[in-house]
Amino acid sequence: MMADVALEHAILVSLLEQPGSGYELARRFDRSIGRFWTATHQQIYKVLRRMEADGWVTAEEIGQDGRPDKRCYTVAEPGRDALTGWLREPVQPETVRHELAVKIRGAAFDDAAGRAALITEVERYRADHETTLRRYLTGEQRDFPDPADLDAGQRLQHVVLRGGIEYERMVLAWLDDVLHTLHDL
Amino acid sequence: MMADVALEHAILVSLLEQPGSGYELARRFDRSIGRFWTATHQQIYKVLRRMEADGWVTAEEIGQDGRPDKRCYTVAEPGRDALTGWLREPVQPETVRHELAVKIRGAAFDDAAGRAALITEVERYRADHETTLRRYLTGEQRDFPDPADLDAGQRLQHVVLRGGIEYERMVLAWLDDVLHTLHDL
DNA sequence: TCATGCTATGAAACTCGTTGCATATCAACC
DNA sequence: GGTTGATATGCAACGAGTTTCATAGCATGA
Repeated sequence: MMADVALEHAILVSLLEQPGSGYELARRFDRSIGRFWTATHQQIYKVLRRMEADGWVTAEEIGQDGRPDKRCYTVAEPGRDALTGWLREPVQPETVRHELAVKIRGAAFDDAAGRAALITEVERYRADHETTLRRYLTGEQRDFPDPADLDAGQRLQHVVLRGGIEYERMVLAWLDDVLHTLHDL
Repeated sequence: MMADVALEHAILVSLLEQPGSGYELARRFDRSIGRFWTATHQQIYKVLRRMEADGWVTAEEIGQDGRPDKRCYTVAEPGRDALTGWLREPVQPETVRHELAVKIRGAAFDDAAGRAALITEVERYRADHETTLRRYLTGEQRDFPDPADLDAGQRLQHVVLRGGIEYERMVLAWLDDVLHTLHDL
């Protein structure tokens, strides 16, 4: 029981790094946290309400000038305990869902026109990942200009970002391999 | 409409490569196909029944000696059409779920004992990925001993496998980076 | 004044996939 | 004869996450 529950813990980490509203969390999930955990705002609001009911977080209504009010969430002790308990559980094996790999193998059962369309699609996909890599590298220079001078939290954020960077580089190299293979077919 | 629907197409590709029963598919998803698309036997049986009802596949009851009967599935024309239609749709952006990355950033909010436990867990996780890499490399030597002498389908399978191999190598290098970072904290 | 767009939150319906359970055949072994 | 284990299929209940829709305040510009 307790299951893996997933999103709760990503939210706890994000709120510990910096308290904020559901809307702000949703934007973080579109940027930094979203590199390794995606979530929509609907899901975030739903989970935040449950976490508040469970006493994991506390909410504070904040009136703002020139904008709608917001509910700012902060992690409470039970939430912190839930997180440290989860941190000690074994990491679940990743459940991989790589759609492009399925399509590449599927291309064996399509005609020349289909394979040509796939090449175009792989090229577009590759451009997206190149953009992502550039965004990561820009973010790295902005957030970690002096890697020797970081506190523990920043070093951990940095090593996760380096993982994202190496992943993108690996994907780009593999997509070149894929394109060569498709062209030589 | 039509959504991404996911598993159907992975099953279609697998059945086109080789017709088989739900049980056989489940084992393939634990090995080859499962590298980039995971599925349990319950889900596979459920989807196969739906695909049969939709006319995407046809089933044949096969009595066997020394084993229970099985239902062998073959892709029908509508299924093939559904696949080629899907192949021409844009690849959806991956929805990343990297639990370990969340835990690493979460370690900033845990004590020394928690970080020590995380190091142990990362080492176990690393050993798993090393095993996976070795399995891929063994499979590559077995299935593609002569890369110059492959048909289109095999070349596509091979390039997907190379992606898996490079992914594992990248993960192992990153995990070493993670371990150094955690030790130096 | 109207449209657009960003900030901000949420409900309802649905789909996908997991977990736990149930069933059955047959081989091999003790 | 009874257990274990592989083969083989499936249901029911649940949980996580997506999609669609709805609401509302306020700013900016046409």
